[in-house]
Parts: sequence; structure tokens; C-alpha cells
Amino acid sequence: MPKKIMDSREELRTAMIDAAERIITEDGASALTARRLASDLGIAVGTTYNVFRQMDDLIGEVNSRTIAKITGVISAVNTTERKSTELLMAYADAYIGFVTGNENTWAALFVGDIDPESESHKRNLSQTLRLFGYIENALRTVSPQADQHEIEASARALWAAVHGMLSLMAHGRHTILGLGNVREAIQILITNHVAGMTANR
Amino acid sequence: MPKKIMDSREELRTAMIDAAERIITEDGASALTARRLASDLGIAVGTTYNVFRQMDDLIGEVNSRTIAKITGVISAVNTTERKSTELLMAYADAYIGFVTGNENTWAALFVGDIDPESESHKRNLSQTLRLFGYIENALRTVSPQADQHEIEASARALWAAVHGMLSLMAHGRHTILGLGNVREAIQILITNHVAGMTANR
DNA sequence: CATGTATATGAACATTGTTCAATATAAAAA
DNA sequence: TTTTTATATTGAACAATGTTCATATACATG
Repeated sequence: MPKKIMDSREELRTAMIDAAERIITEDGASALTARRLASDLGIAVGTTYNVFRQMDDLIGEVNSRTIAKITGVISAVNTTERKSTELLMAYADAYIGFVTGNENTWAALFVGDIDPESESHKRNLSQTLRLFGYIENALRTVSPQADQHEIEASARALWAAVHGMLSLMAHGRHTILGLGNVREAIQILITNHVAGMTANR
Repeated sequence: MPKKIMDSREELRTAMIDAAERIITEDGASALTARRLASDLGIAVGTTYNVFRQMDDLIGEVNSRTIAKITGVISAVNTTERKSTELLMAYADAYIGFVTGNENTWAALFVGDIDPESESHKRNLSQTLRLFGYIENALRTVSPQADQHEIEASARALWAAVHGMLSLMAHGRHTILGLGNVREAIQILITNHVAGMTANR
């Protein structure tokens, strides 16, 4: 073999994800090129392809960390002694706060093609499903006798709406809806949704 | 001058947008390259840049047509003798129907960088604002005494939610939420929103 | 020490968007 | 009609992209 870069393949892999994450954080996802990564790590261009099938898989790994962090801030929200609307807004604010403080890594979530077979994607999927649990619990408080399907569907709908609105921003399609307005839009959505569920109780 | 391609610059411009639209419709936005366009039109690569500042401007022009078509199907929805929820769902279904029947052109809406100064963007913005009007009118029926700001904000929120959810699909981020589920999510959002506004009346 | 295997390498390829000096011709002037 | 001027079209060239793969090499094993 040629000179080993790292002690193990796993170590190299981690170092590459670290470097990729740093590049994205500092200069955005578009700065993450095969050559930039190689240069930053002092390795050859081709080495990336010994470890990852394609460049997008590497983005997927960075995104996996980002999603884990989002799960972190969501799960850190205090759930006690709050009205459902307030709790849901607290979740939304935690998410918005993360977006504001981590614009580049967050925007990378919407970059590149996802390989549905990749480990990172499967991981991200189950992480996201766990996130739904928080929303579902909050909604169950709103209408305790609603059936499971309604709760789940509402949670999915609200999450998709929020995530979707924010994705518009990530792609520069937010001209009508700035970040400030996004929070207001989310609040309107949540408030009326909760009011609607309460009314149908 | 060399042999004229068309009688006028405007005619060439139109022919290029036509060709671009055809390419996107048939093979998707990623197939619209400077060389493919030149080849299809039987002109040189550089000619595009005599007419458009950049390739993304051309996409913007095609998108402008797409948005006009969407406005078309929305404005064609019958507004008489319907409950607000039904009318709003009819709008949503009109949109979903367009998306289903025009996947490639529709997905192109989320491709490329938007130049905020471009004519096409300004045009698309005012078109979108007109679209809001339909939603606002439907919402005004729900709570006639709500102030203008609340109506406008609700319309923006609902539109952003729907458009955002669909944008997730365009980018292949819909794994949890298929197109079928998107309709259900929209329905849940609309139903509860209307119920919420009604309750606060 | 010799042999084989694993792995880092980087030149090379195909494609991108984009530029711009050269070219060719329509229109204007003589 | 001939000459000049203005300008629209051209396409080779550039820089940058992701990706591939024969080559070289260093470690592990016999």
C-alpha cells in the first residue's frame, strides 16, 4: 500500500466528514468540492471515492450530523406546564434558532441527490420519525380522544409545512416570505390548527 | 452582420424560450444545457449569451410561463356555492393536478439561482401576489370580520405551507410524505385552519 | 526475504457555464 | 454600384465540476 493516511479506514472516513462539515460551515455546501476536500486534508482527489460512492454521500453524512443536532435542540425544549400552542411554538422557535445559527449546514440539508439506499439516509429517516413523536405528544394534549391516525397525520402535516416553508428559504425562494415572516406564518398555522382541533373535540 | 437567425431579436428570444420549455418538458431541467439548446436550435453555443445574461435567466423565463399556467388553473376554479374549505381544497387540487400533469416544468420552478433584478422574477412575484388574492377571498368568507392583516397573513401562511411541502417533493425530500400524503396533509392543514378561524370568530 | 494484497494516487475524461476575439454580413454611405 | 461601417453570430478556449482507473507503493503474510 502507499503511505497510510490514517490508522484505519474508519478514522479516515471520520476525518473526511469532519473536514466536509467544516467547509460547509465556513463557506457553504457549494464550496465542498472533491478538490477542496482533498486539498484541505492533504490527500489526493481520488481518495474520496475510495471511501464514499459519490460526493453527495459525503453531504449526506454531514446532513446526518445536522439532523442529529436539530433533534438535540428539539428534545431539549422544556415540555412541562405549557399550553400546547406554546409548546409547539417553542419547538418551532428551537428549529428557527438552529437555522439562524447554522445557516450553511442547515441549507446543506437541501443540497444534492439523496441515495435512498444509503445508510445516512435511513438514519436520517428514523431520526426524523422520532422528531414527529414530540409533535404528536403535543397534539395529543390538544385533543386527547383523537385517534392515532389523526394525530400522526396532523404532526406530519405541520412538520412538512414548517420544513417546507424553510426549504423555500434555503433555495432562495422566500422573496415574499422572509425569515421573520416565516415565524409569523408558522405561528398562524399552529394557532389555527390547535384551535381547529380543539373546536372539533 | 452574419446571417440573421431570426427576423428580430425578440423573435429569437421567443424561439429560445420555446426550445428551452420543450427540453424541460421532455427531459427535465437538468437536460437544459447551453449546448443542447444550441444544437436543438441549430445555432452556436455563445448565441444564448447574446440574448440572456445567464442560463438561469432562461429557466426563469420558462418558469414565468409555468407560473402563468398555474395562475390559469387556479383562476379557472369555480368559486360559487361552495364552503370555504371545499373551495380552498379545490384550489389545492387544481395545483396538485397541474403538478401531476407537468412534473418537469413544475420541478424547474425550484432549479437555478434567481436573479432578483431580472424581469422574469419581478413578473413571477406579482403573479404570485395575485394568486394570494384567491386564497384571501376564500378566507374572508370564513371570518368576514377578521382584519385585513390576519387574512393576508393566513393566506401567505397556507400558500407557503402548500408550496413548501411540494418543493420538498421537487427536491426528492418527500420520502416520508408521498404525493398522495401531500394531498392529505394539505387537507388537514386547510380543514383545521378554517375550523380554527371559525372558532375564533 | 519474497510474494501478494490493499489502498492512496493523480492524470485523464466528459461535462458544465461562460467569455470574447474573429468573422461574416446586413445596412448605410459614397 | 462599390465601399465602409456597424453589429449579430460564431465557436474555440477557459476554468471548474464529478468521477474513473491504471499505476505505484507499503504493509501483511508466507
